[in-house]
Amino acid sequence: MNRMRIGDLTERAGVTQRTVRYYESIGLLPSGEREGNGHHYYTEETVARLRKIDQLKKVGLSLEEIRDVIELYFTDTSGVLPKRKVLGILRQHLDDTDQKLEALGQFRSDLQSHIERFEQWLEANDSD
Amino acid sequence: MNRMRIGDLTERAGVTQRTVRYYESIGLLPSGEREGNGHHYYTEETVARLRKIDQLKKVGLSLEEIRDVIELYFTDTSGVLPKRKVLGILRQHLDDTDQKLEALGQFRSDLQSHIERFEQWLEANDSD
DNA sequence: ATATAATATGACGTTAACGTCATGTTTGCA
DNA sequence: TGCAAACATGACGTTAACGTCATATTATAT
Repeated sequence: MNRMRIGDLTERAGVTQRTVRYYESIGLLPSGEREGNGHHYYTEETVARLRKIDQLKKVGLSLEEIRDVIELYFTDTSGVLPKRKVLGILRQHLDDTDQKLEALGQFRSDLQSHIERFEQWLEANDSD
Repeated sequence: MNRMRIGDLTERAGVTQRTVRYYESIGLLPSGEREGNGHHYYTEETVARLRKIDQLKKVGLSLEEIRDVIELYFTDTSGVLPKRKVLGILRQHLDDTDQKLEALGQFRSDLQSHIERFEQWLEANDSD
């Protein structure tokens, strides 16, 4: 299905219409083509874009940060982008990501040991 | 320095007074003991607690989620806590954490390949 | 040709996590 | 003792990322 309206788009992408319009309003999503009437039309790529945005949100990026990198996934970057600047941004993101990964790893191991402690306690005391 | 007022506390923990009072107001931080005057007094543990909260925020937890687990770091959990319930919460957090770790890992490798692509482009075209 | 459903646009509301005054009391130092 | 610096409390403001009407126009099924 290529060339859909906002109803199908949101259903397939798992977001609300409000979200789509909000993303368009902040320039995160290109606002779909409009026919003579006022309606917007979207494509498969829009669906993919919304899904990618969702993934990046789960990674902890803000919509503004996502705007920094989203184009990399959907445009032919061999084109016009100011390479050095983008490269700088990417390296910054890589740094941030490594920080987060470390913190998350630490948290995970903390969780693990807490869990084990509780499990052992419960094992030792079968009296609930 | 054990037994300080909010000024020293915030300086050592790297947060604002507003933050401390906000955390107290939502029950994330035990509000320091008060003398006859109205002033609150804090200890080294409060500093540690604030730092731990900051770490957990970086991991992407909300203050509410942090409230779920913060006690594990600072109280003798051999005590009164409803073990099975806490264990459930912890396991949920562990699951969430693993999800995040995977997403972050994916993002990191995406970043890597994008970066490499840009680097190679810049290498090939020394004409900026 | 209508009634119902889908879409567009605008405006106001909401939650989290604080920021920023304003005002009044307490403390610490000359 | 006087006075600036520190603290307490209350209230209103702010940003991100949408939610929730309200209203008007367009599309679609009968």
